[in-house]
Amino acid sequence: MATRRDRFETERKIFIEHIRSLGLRQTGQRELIMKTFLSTEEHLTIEDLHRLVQKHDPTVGHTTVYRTLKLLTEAGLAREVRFGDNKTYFEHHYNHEHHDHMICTQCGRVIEFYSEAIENLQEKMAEKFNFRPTHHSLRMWGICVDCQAREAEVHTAPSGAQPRVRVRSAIRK
Amino acid sequence: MATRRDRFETERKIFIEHIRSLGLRQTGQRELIMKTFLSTEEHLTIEDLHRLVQKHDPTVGHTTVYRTLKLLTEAGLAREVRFGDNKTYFEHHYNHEHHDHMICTQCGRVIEFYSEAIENLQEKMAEKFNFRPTHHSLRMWGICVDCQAREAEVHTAPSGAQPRVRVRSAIRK
DNA sequence: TTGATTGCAAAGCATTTGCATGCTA
DNA sequence: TAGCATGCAAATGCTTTGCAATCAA
Repeated sequence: MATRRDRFETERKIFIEHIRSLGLRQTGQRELIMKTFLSTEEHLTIEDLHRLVQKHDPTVGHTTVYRTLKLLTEAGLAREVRFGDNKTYFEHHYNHEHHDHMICTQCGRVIEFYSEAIENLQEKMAEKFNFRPTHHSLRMWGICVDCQAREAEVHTAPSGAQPRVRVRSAIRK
Repeated sequence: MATRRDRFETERKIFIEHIRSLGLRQTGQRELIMKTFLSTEEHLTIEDLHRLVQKHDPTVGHTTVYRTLKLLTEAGLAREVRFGDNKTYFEHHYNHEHHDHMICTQCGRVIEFYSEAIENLQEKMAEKFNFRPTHHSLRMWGICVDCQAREAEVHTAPSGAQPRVRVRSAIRK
């Protein structure tokens, strides 16, 4: 059974191999940024990751984070996602099955989902237009369960309503 | 039967009503920008629209185009779309049924499509997570028919291959 | 006349690039 | 030692804002 540690080592090897294959160099900054990225499960912006990285080494600049995230993406370990707030988020990509997103416009929570049936219909649709798809993106915006509950609470008890959940990642304006 | 002119008049009235309801004013610039936008069927960027508007009145600034497009969007006549090239495109929204997009990454052609079945499955998916969706966006990137043909031509007759179609709107880098 | 509108210039943001310095291999 | 990597500052590209002059109602 693959442990968290196994997966990390596998992804680390892929990253190093990617760097080597391009004739580039392993550096402390790249190692730190990769490690930090791989040890999260959130949807992170560059700014988020930069902040996390700086906790371990305040001298790392944002430029390097940008450049390293590009390498991680090329290596197939990261994937760019956009949720409509003009920020680029990054999520894990290696061995993560393809999925789509529901985004709560109230609290920013991101729900990942996958539907074989939708995928199939998309393929069919593409065929209909003789379109050869390479990738796609399906996003739904709306209100998540908890925010619906919160809304209801506000209506019945305006003063004491408290958020019930800690959201995975908020969309910041 | 509704003519093109009828539709224009209807949309014009909606725009004017929207402006009035906010206590704002009708101006020559707003009229011109609205007219120009309504008389296209393309996916336009602000820059595109600004260029078109300036053909009739070179003194109109881009700021006014931004502000007027915002009003048109609020009024329900325009809708923002993004195709992944970091530009905001605008398309007609009033009385245009909801649709999704296939984007050719070769020539930039945009194909609009609609699938009742996909919409239904999305609703079902949302229900499963108790998510209350307000809107969504489905985009597929890939190669369109004509670019597939062009590819084939290049392989068999490298020198004389010519684009066969005029694309609706190219994605500019 | 009042206050919204306009266009310019400048500011904001996220992201990228130029470059001198530092560091890996 | 060669030349890639880094971080800063500056540049970029799109969009928004401040402001004085202009114009609709």
